Amino acid sequence: MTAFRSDFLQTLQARGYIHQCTDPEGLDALAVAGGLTAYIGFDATADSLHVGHLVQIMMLRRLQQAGGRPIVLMGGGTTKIGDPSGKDEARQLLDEAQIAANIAAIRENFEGFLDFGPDGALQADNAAWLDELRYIPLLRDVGRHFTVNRMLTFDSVRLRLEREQPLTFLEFNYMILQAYDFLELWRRFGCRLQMGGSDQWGNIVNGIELARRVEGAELYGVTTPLLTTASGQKMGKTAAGAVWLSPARLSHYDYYQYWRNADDADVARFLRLFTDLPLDEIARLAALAGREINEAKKVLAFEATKLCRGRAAAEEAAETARVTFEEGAVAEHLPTLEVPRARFEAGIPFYALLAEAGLCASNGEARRLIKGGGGRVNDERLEDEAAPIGPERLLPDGVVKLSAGRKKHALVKPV
RNA sequence: GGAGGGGUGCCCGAGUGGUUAAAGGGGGCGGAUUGUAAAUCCGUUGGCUUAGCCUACGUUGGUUCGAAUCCAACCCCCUCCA
Repeated sequence: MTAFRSDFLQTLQARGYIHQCTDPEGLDALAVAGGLTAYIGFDATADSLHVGHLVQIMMLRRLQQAGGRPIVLMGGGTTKIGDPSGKDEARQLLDEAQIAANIAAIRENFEGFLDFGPDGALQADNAAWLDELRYIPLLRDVGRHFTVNRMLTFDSVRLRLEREQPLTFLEFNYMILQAYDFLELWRRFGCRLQMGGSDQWGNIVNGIELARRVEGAELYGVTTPLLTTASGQKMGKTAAGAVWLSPARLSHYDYYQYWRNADDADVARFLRLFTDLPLDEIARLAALAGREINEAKKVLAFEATKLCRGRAAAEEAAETARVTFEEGAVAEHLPTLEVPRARFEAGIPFYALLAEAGLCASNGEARRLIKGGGGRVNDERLEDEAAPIGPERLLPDGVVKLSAGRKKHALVKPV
């Protein structure tokens, strides 16, 4: 492996961000010279990014820390096409209003990670140039540089064709537009580097080629490895769904708990990728064995939450987890279900309350949970599934604590 | 266009007229153990107003007391031939 000279690439390599890199020596030289501008594109398919996007976001952060300028490219234009990479079917297309709302919401996700101040990170939206492209000029200027023969060899297209899944002409154009993005960002901002997940390699290389042919520009690409957890799950996905960065989608506490519950085997790697802690500190934490490694997990959870949600949120989540798990007490910031007082006073069946509080997906699941001995009220096992929960269960601080198993807790509060 | 095979629960996959909400595995959830980890063992795993009812085996219709299972048409997928 190449020994990099630039802080930026050294850091990326040492912390495990690099999967593939075009012309590492050339890029390293460029990074040493300073003022490197790089971009990563994000689809606007939802109103929040999730932990699966975090490696990319962290790379932009590393770039900024190393003195470079990150560009967050929102795919306001490309989202109207839909990236076929890694998919067997075209995505449902979103309308413009939806996309605009998503972009505005996603912007919030970056606040903790990047500084958008003067001379700081930039945000761009490829709709700015893609929307107004004219077909014939585009074909003549850009289309002539793409042979269909070659386009057919890219994984995003090839895999779909091999499986004889339909690939629409609309989707087939995606790679051209993404390549055009890179060219346009080079023209507008002098952007020299595109980063992305390993599935973006083909799209990135296309952009580099296009810029070389059209402008004679020397551009670079870096991809990250596909991250999975030690248990083989895709990073950022749990059975319950995506781990969202947006607090509107996932509470601070749940975000913290996602990291807190990391596999032992993942802790060191996650600390390197998702926190700013220095490597020697991480090495120290990673050396903790047995139950000691819980300390490292707390640090991971705290640091990761701090970046995404802010210090206050991280402290609150850490305290909530500490009181809940280490003291076994009632922590005030647990997710709370508010119930109208009149209804509460009449008593609500235990199973129904578990479901309403979001601890179980349905009444049936709640009943099974209780039958299996996993339902608790105020930390005491309650095996009567229909037991009415009412005022007599209230704790001194005016709430009832419900638990589903040992890890899921919620409060019920009459209002 | 012709010949054959197939579409089953979150996923894979058995099931060819009734005791099938559907074997088995994976995954999920819970319990035991533990360190809020992993591994292991046990239980559980469609919904609901739960001794009952509703929905479910590609779609629609039919045969039958009764169908995931039989018939017809349609849609989609796979293999071979043209």
